[in-house]
Amino acid sequence: MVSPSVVHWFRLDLRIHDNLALRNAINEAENRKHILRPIYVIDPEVKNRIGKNRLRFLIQSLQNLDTNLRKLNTRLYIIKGMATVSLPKVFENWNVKYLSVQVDIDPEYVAQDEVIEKFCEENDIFVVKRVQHTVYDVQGILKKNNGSVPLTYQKFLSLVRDQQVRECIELNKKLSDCCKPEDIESNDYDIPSLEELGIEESCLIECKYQGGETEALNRLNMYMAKKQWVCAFEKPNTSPNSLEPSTTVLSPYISHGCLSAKLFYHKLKQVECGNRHSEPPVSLMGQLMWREFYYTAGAGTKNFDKMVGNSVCTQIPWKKNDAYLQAWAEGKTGYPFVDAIMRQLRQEGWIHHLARHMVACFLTRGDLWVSWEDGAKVFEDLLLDYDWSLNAGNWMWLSASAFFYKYFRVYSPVAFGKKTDKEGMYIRKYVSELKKYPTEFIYEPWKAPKSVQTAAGCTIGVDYPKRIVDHDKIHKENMQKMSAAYKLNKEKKSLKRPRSD
DNA sequence: TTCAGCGTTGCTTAG
DNA sequence: TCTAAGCAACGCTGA
Repeated sequence: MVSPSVVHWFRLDLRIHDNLALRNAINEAENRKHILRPIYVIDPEVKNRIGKNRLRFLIQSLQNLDTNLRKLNTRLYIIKGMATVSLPKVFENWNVKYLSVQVDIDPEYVAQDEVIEKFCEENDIFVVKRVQHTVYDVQGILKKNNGSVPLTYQKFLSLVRDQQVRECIELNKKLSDCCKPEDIESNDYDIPSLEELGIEESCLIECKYQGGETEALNRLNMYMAKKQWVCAFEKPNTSPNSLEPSTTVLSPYISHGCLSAKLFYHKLKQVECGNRHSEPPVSLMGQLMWREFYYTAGAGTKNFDKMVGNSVCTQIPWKKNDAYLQAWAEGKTGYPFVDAIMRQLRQEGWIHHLARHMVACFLTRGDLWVSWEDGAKVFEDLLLDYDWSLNAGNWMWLSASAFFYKYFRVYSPVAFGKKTDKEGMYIRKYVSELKKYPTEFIYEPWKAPKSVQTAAGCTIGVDYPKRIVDHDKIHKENMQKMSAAYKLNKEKKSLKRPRSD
């Protein structure tokens, strides 16, 4: 008979620190003298679902997690295959008695949970699920709001104002040898390389953001040491087109769970304490609260990542246009600022929040009239910090489908970038075809006379695309379409509402 | 039921 | 270099 095991299933909690579910598993293994097996499930076809950069970040995070687990006298076991297929077999082989896991609201995990929990119930495996990916228990917040979703940020803040946030959990005690399995050195459970997953590392550009908990904590501590900077932080005053990020880039670490949102919260509280500091929504704490806001909305709304069947989302008749979508996704719209942003995203996996505003507005209500769902899929592929709730929530915001309604405020692909980068240095970096263009034409190269284009070595329509739409004209037409969609939406709503007369 | 007040981050022009 | 007004006028919250 195989010795009984305790499993902690890592998903979006790729860390040792402040991991309540992991601590539960360790305690359980120690108390019962069972074998502890921390696992991560990876589908060999994963490269078809997530982009190369994010996959590299994930593999680095797993490697770091394994290193940190070994310091605790255990390791990470990689299970290959679909979780719903491979886990039942593995649990039988290992004689698993106890499973701990973090609660994740991404539908992908919710669907897996249903299958795995049913299997566990039928096989007398005790399952412990812990809410630890957010600062607050979003279900509790929804309950406090009478089961409905808070539709404004201010409303959300009022709901969490008096909520206590539990302290972080420290985990540094080494595991007893009796919890170690015999096959701890087996290569059968090693982390696959990028090559094994079908990605040639040589086709990726130099890694700008190294994945993993160790890097996450270093980055957090580096920024928290800059107390004045933290206290003065105001998001709208940071630049979307600086050559190096003007914000912390902690997001990929939080989305993968390399960094605990609660740890970030407590560190921020420490830095703010006793000092004059900026406030939400613009402060750093405010940024963390935006994440909580979208998680609450995502948890409380059916079909949150879709337009149809989504109660918070205004129905807008977007048009399918693969040519526009592709030009946008590849950074070939002919608008240098938009293209620079999309190329930075593709190369580096991260762009500034306001840059996301610019390109999301451009794809949807601003210029191309393509559905936010299509844009969200491209972001899912390319962003290191992809997060189900935040991605859908922000796309709805920018397309004025939910949370934000002033559709007549449209970002200009020419004017917006100039505010923080007059010379167009950011464009020169990411749209290198235009790097020799005179500043006068860097945001509007189609206006450059032929002689200037020739002198700069880049002819518009040959070396760099002609702009695919005329922003000045089309954004006004789109505003009319938005107005019509809102009007229709309002009529439908008033029909649904029961009338007293 | 109604309505004033308000909302992280628009652009352009005039002064 | 900064501020304010005009553009045309949204929905949510709470009294």
